[in-house]
Amino acid sequence: MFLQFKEQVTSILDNAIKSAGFEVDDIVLEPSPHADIASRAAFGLASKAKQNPKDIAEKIAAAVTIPDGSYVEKIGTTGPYLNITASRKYVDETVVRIRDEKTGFGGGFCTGSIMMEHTSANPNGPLHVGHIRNSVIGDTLTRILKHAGYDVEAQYYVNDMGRQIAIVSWALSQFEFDKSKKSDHAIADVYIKANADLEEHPEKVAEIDKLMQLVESGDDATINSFDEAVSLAVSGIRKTLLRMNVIHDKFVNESNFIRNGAVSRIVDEIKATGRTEIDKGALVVDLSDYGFEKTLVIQRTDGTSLYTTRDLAYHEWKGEQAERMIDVLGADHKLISGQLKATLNAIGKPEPEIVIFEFVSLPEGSMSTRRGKFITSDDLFDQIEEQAYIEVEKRRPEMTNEFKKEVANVVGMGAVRYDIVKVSPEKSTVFDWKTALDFEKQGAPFIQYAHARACSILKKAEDDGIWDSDTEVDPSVLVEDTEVALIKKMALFDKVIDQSARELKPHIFAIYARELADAFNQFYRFVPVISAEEEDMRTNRLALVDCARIVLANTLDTLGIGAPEAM
RNA sequence: GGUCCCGUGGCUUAGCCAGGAUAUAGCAUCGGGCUUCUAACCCGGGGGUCAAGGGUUCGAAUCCCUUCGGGAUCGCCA
Repeated sequence: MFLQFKEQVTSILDNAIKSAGFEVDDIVLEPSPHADIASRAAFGLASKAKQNPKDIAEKIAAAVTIPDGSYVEKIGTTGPYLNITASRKYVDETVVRIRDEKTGFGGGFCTGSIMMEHTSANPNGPLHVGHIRNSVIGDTLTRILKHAGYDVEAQYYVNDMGRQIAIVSWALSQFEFDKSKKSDHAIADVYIKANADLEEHPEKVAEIDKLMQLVESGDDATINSFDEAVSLAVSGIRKTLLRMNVIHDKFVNESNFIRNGAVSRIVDEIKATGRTEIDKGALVVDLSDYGFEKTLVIQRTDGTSLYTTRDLAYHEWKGEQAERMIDVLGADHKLISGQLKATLNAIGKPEPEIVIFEFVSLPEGSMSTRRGKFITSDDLFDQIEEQAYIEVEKRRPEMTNEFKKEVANVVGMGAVRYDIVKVSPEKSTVFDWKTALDFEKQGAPFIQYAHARACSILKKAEDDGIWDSDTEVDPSVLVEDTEVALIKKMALFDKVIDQSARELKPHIFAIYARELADAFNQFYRFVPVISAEEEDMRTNRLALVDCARIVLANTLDTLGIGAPEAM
């Protein structure tokens, strides 16, 4: 809705600038606390026209012609700023469209296909609290892009043949696997033991090297033992992801690209560019013209491939299937992903767009699966749900145990996701239990509570026989400040989807979610709905509550957070 | 040592890419509000040299340089 408003503003201002005798440049529309949208076009025009920006703004405002039926009410000035106010029609139509379009409101304006890759943690243990930053960012982005209209396929790239997996496979033959534990946790146990053992007895490393050569040459027994190790870890990881409501359409195994010959084909393609040479027995690529001083190794001395080599083949394959590729990766992948892009570019293949997030560390240092220094996501989820249960117990002691458990689950998982997604990915963070388990006031529960309130009002109205969602309404009677503010906030939905999809920044959307809930809560406190004096007013306010319910549910769904009807 | 990211009230954080109107919120703190649709809420107060220094500009949290602090990374791990 806001996108259409913005388009109209652009066209009106373009015309006004022209008829005021200036040359149209960038009209620089920006949000403003003083208007529905503001332009500081006058600043830019001032230097060119050698006039005072304030005079320019006034001349432009005087030249404004607003067509009938516009979403624009008026364009005024405050000093050099052009302040644009939306019309009543804009407000009314927002209500009508939300009721018509429901979950489709504010979306579907983009087209194209995207391959999204996220999480892709090594199957050598459970997801820890750092990995899920990747999952939450990736899954939220997927949801945002889908809402914008893109056809998105989310993939988990499974490293089923790296050195770590060779160690896991070897570990399973050396140490006892605890079947009573969740499989990914039990895998981590033997993996940690194996690493300690290898450190103590370096001569055993040769056994790992041997396994890697066997798997790459296609030895069935070795491949099967790798598969077994990987599937134990992956099945546990999938349970964790499911619990967070993170959805992958496909799990793609790295080994596919060895077995179908794609890796050796791409190595040949790279060789054909004349960029490769043998350096100390390894095959390396020269990417100095892309700004990389050091060469990139794509084949070990023993002829086996590396992660990067397989990743090149994977990206070549993805690039054939979709118009865009997006990878969500940790900060440790900055350099390697740049080299990957350069290499793909050098052989004339499409490159992925990379979303980097900074690390989550522990107070005592960075996390490491190998050394057993990590906090598992499963532990975090268990504890937060326990904490959430206590909160529900406090507030709704009269409800059934089943209700409390359900709410604790939806509130707990929502809190985890929201806490992660609300922070811009370039901030590195330190995990600590105290803040992780603290239900921050304006976090997920705040947004979920707003939704539950809306549902509760509608339910009561339905029970009282005063509300039917098919009722025709006339939103023009909704004139209270908090009502208009709420409607205008809902109208921004498309703009926020558009911006976060364009910039690949899910935190922008998370912040909007909080503001939307805030606008609803203020309306709720200030304006009576069911107890409104006139019937007409009551009906229209109920319609507004219904709109808020729809947009809040939409917003929560886009964040991958449950929208409880009661809590 | 080179490269990249971050540094905003006691704590967490938006804004920075596309420089402009009193720097955004939350937590904590102080005060007010439930006989009225769920108070996981609402209203108000106090609290900021936007790490430091320099530069560009009519104008810098935002752009450039230097320094300091934290994180990441620098070929046969991923």
